[in-house]
Amino acid sequence: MANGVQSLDRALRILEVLASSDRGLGISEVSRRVKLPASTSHRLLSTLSHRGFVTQLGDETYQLGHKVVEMGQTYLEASQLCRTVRPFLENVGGRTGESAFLVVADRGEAFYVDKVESPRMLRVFSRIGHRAPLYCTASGKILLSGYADDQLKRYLKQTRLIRLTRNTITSAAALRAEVQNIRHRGYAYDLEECEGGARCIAVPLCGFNGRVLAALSVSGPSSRLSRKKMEEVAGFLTGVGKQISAQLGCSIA
Amino acid sequence: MANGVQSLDRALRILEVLASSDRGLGISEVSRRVKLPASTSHRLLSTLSHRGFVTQLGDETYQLGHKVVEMGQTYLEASQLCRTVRPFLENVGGRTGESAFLVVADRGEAFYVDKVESPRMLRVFSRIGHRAPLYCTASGKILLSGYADDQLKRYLKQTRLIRLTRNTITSAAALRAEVQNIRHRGYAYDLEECEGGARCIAVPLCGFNGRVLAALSVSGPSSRLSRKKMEEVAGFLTGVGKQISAQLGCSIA
DNA sequence: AAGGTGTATTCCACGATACGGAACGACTTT
DNA sequence: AAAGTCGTTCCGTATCGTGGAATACACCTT
Repeated sequence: MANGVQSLDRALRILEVLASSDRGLGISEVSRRVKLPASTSHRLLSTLSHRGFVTQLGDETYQLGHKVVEMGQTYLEASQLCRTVRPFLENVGGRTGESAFLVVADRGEAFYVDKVESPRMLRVFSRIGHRAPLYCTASGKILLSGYADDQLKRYLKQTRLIRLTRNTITSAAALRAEVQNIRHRGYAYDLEECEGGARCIAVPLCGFNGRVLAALSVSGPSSRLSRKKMEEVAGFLTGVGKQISAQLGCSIA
Repeated sequence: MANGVQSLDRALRILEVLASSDRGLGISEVSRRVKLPASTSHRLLSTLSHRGFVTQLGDETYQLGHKVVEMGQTYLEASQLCRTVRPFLENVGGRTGESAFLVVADRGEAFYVDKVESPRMLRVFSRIGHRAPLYCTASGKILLSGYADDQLKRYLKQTRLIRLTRNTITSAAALRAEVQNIRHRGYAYDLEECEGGARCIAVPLCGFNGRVLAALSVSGPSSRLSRKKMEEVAGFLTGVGKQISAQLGCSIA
């Protein structure tokens, strides 16, 4: 069996289906989506609900249970990276007045692990747990710059560089050049490459031996982030990034 | 089988074990804790990691995967309650300058669903996904006040009222009286009943037909929350609670 | 270098266990 | 009243998960 234990794999698919729907689903709806007989779904769902991963609302619908929230949050709390970065994140948010994010690479995407939101009315919003492409975000490009050459090559081969705004980098050659550039500059910009009107600055966070573990980024509207302001933030972030890296056991740089 | 599908139940137990440890665990350690042969744990773990619920670090240890964070966050975002309450929560946090929480009852405990943290250095901190007893928190007592009489009776029978501070209510009779009191007063206090130095005010959020769905609370240090200040906050919160309840479809009150 | 431990992982024959069609009861809809 | 939902329960079958044994690797100690 390719995916290991059948019943477990099916149950996880059910969880994903429940997560993908913004309301609760009935058994038959779940069964339809995961392509299983109702009796099988029912059996799996009742096991899931015994353990609190799923809750059964009165009106015959199943929803994700509180357990998944609990586990997700525990995971974040437990994460060494998150614990270390949190106070810096708050500092960066406070000093810049913009939203700040902690981002890691997961399965070829940028994954938002933690955030501090700007207090301003107009602010960049991103959920924790949100995913975004690597090639068009400042954090993503930082993470790409930590890829080894063959890793980057593989990434470029299996990723379509879709145009999201008129500034999105859509050619592999240009992206390769950008990554080169970022590598010796030490920080990355996103100049409305992902979403119109939003700019972003990111720096790498490195662990021992200098491997890139994550990216720290600041995002805000172009109206507040002029080129000059971005340079300022880049300088500030670079310093913070080095401090964090040192705390994470990085002796280089 | 009491707990339904065996393999799934075992896998969920493995997830819980991984969540309960703040570092990654090796296969043999996992096997020891869930009392399963290593080969079985291995099979389940590899299925879990195929679906991203578990990640395998290089050095032979398994950790919860990003999927659980993603799902947990999706759950919160999707939740109707959370979406409705969020803006009010920010408002309450801003107006009072203290931490504000959205809390629901889950399995006889208070479950923290969302929060806004105080900007002050000294502030009440609680994680999203955190659990606390019902009997000694303002939110918890609000949630108890929404229990039907037989539900409350059952709760009192199966819960030990452990003394956490010198103000903790530890007799069933006193708690029953407190709940009665809260029911017609419409808000609850926690006067250092749970943690020394911390006070709290909570109001109920009701859905259609007036059933208590959740509690909205404000927590801060006793030094800033004088009795007079608490009364003020209680008045303010009561109004906000009614607004939210109306939005949640509550026509009563 | 040999012998010990501790890991993680793969294999396989056995039989427990999960499977899914069918049947049920309680609903709406036609 | 009939035909469609829906969720849930039952049960005989064979599939699928099981766990011990074997393997492989890394690390100690002797």
